[in-house]
Amino acid sequence: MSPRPQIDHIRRPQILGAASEVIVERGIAATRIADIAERAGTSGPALLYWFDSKDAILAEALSYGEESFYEATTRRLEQLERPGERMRLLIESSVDDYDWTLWMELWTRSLRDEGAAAARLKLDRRWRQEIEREVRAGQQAGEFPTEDAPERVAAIIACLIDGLAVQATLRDPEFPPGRMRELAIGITEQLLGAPLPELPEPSSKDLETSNEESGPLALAEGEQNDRPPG
Amino acid sequence: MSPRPQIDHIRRPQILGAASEVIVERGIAATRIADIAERAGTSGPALLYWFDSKDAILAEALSYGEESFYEATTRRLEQLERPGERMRLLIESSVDDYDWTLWMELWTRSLRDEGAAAARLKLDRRWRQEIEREVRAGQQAGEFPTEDAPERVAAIIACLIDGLAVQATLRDPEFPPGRMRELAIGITEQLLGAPLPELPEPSSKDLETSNEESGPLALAEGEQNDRPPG
DNA sequence: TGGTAGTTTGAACGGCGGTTCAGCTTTCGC
DNA sequence: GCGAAAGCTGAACCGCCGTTCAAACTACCA
Repeated sequence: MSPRPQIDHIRRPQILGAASEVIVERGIAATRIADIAERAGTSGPALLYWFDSKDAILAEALSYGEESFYEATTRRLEQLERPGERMRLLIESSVDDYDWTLWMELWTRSLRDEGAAAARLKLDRRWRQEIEREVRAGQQAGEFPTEDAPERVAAIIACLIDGLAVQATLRDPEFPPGRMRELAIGITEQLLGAPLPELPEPSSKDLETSNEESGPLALAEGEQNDRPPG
Repeated sequence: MSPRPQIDHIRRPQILGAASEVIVERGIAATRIADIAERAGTSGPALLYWFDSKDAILAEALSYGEESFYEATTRRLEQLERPGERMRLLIESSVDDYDWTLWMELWTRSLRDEGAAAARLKLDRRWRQEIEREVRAGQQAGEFPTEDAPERVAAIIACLIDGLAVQATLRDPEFPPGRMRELAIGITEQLLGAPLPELPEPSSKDLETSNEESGPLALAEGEQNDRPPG
């Protein structure tokens, strides 16, 4: 039908990736179409060929990074069995491997933008349920002595991490790197009533795929992916 | 010296108040000089007579609201004796009487603006130390059984409140009004090892002054304060 | 080779909004 | 009153940036 293979499944993620990078650097308010275009290696109007407007790009870019992070974490989660380990992975990945800048921009935009609010709600709820599931599993397996409602424990942990992340992201000197992790793990253990086991070293098999997911915002630069799949 | 009494101590707070109101409504990114001017009852260039630039207004406005809130809370704090009561007041006022919108805007701006970052740091630290002081006092008075470091407990409480506030401010259906309060109080009691006593009814004397502080962002509208103090 | 649809570009448009400026009004000291 | 400084205003200026548009380019197919 089309004399040339369509490449929207290539271009659109490229643009969204470039956009989320620029947003992290400049902030959503200061992000210009020209910035995204430069980062993506094209120019202004090309972006508007793929998206209806600048606003549309920003809206999608905001949750694009979160999705990648969620998928990467979920994949690592599958390799762990015990609720304690899985819980530690959830906490440590959000502390160590995640750039909260984009998330904070999403918060602020959600104050007035319904679309952003809906996206945030969905992402946040999914994350909280991930935690809740582990709490429940740990309780049923007898690993976590707490008798608190899993839903309550999950809410507290999730909110605490959010709050800690703000301080850490804003470089509060009272929250140097490592303190966030220590506090998050510490409180979680206190809430659950049991220590969280250290994570096993990632196997070499895991490292093989790690270059395609080195951080949620990592993107192929330039044109290296820019050809039809055939 | 001056043929007419200078009124900068009147005008500047008026403008800053108007600015913070507009910021709450429209967000810092969408706030225009004309909006602030309209709210303050003047017009564009008048603002630039009192401030160097739009950016200068926004910068000051961001912490203006926080300062008012802090002062109001400090005043109420003086009327309470027991650390448990004082702690409850700290938590409840930040949950019930505070509009976190401005604070979230300050976070986002602090990501790239050094001035905002410094202001935020100062305000946040002051707040955390307020909590820490009560924790310590309660421990020494034997009211709080916990043996955790006050500084640690304070950090956790402050961060948790931040995180809860985000959910509540963004109208997360899982955090309806009241749940944030219940969780914040609950966790604090859990951390301290003792229940926080209910606050006594505010005396009628307190209510007398309440119209000048009905919320941290409340401002005299129109010109009612617009005359020299003499 | 020429046609076609997909994709990109340079240039130009147009509105929004911060800032400037030249005067006007107001208030007060003399 | 009168002059001077403080405070304010309307109008104009001007740069920035999102968007549009017509034309070019590219890859594929007949």
